[in-house]
Amino acid sequence: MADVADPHPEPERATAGSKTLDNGIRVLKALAQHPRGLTMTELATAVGAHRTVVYRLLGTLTRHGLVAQGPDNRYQLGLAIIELSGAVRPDLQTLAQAPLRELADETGATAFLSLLDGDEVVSTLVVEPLHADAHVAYRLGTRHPVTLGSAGLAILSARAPRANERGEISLARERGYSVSQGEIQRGAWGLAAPIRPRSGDAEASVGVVALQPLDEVHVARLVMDTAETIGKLIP
Amino acid sequence: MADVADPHPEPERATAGSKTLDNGIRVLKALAQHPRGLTMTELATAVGAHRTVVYRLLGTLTRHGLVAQGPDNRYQLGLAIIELSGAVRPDLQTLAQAPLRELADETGATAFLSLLDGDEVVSTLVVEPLHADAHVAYRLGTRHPVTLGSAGLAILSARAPRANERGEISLARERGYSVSQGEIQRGAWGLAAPIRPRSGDAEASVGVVALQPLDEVHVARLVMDTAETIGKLIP
DNA sequence: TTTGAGATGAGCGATAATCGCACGTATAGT
DNA sequence: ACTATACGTGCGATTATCGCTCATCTCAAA
Repeated sequence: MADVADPHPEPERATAGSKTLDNGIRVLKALAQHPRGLTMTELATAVGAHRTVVYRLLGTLTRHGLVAQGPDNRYQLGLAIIELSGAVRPDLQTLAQAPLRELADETGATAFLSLLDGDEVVSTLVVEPLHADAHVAYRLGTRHPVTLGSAGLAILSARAPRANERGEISLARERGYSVSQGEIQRGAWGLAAPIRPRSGDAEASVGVVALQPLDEVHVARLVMDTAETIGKLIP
Repeated sequence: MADVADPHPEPERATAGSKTLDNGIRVLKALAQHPRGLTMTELATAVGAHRTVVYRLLGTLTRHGLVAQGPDNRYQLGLAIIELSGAVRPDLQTLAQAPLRELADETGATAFLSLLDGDEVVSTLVVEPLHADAHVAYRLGTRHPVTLGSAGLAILSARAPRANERGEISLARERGYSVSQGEIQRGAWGLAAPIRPRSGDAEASVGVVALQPLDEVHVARLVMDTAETIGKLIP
């Protein structure tokens, strides 16, 4: 099994690091990559620890509900994860949901809210359009580099101009939205606009993805309106 | 430590437990209860560990993106949590979203999907109605005992009848839905129906919550239809 | 049914990771 | 400016963890 590409590269100074906790988290991340569940030995090889270690970790994780074993005795992520996720930026989750749904339905495309995390962009909220024949399956929590995809470009366009930035960023800064095609997913078309809260910088963006290019002018207007709506809701 | 001659094999086992991992998880859960963030010393007292211990744990958690510190240096849950939550029953998350949204809009009430976890019920998916003056703020990942609230009663009503079960359960089994009032939240009214997948038992339910009782016959029909729709989507 | 291969759960000693104290520094409040 | 509170980091003693081992269990094939 390929290892998880860790988005948070550890500095060479391994000063503050807890090995046991690290192992436990790697168990969780390994399970996250295999939604159908993993068996004990598969897990052990996946995280590179001996079975007995994983066994004890699973005991603690299970007791906290972060891991549960399905009917086939395979281990999978437990519902306590959802409990935790409900506490991640609850303001955004509640405030942005309704505008995103309207955006998704009006454009007929999958709408999403992306947040900056280090030098990567994470899709924090994804809403698929209700009545659409084929929509893009955009998984919650997807990560890409900021420099790729309309969502990241939109966030970068909200910053002060930099010398060697991509031309798309300058263009997005002028127009107020960014467009990308095939950068994240083959053949996918995306359009996004940065969210500007009343104070500070949210380092966030709203956007839509579709399987084929949409009416850029029309969609851009809707996306920017949604971004403005959400921005006004955020302090 | 003094228990030597144990006449009965102890019912509860403190078998496999990892203290460090346990501390780390308790940090996460403490942060989940304080969405506005916690400072280092607050965290230390919250989990009952010394600051230096929490410090090292936070290092590992931050490196994995599970914890991030806001602009005021307070620690809060990070976006990697959302990454993990996207892998918890992804099938349910994608399949049930659209039906729940229709249910929420048609009834004007908050719609939710609840899953059984041990002897508790967890709200796994919550959708608030788009155009509603006042809706119930139902937090994702909320837990209650199965025996309380319409969602839990609905799940119990899908099981085989038991001798001393609450009358509401028998009633729900006859009617196909359950109603409760004020059991979870003061003054809140809830109606739920069990989800019956094509095979096995999902141990799940769909429901709505409102601040005041709604038209029971009408809403019950909509909720049961939604439960059936979702049930057909699940293998 | 018997047999056997593979996976699982648990006991236990050596070792390495963790704990908790101490000290030096940064920040806020008066 | 000065005090008080909170923060970040070394370091030794101790403890929790690691990884070996063996007994038990599941399931498939003979």
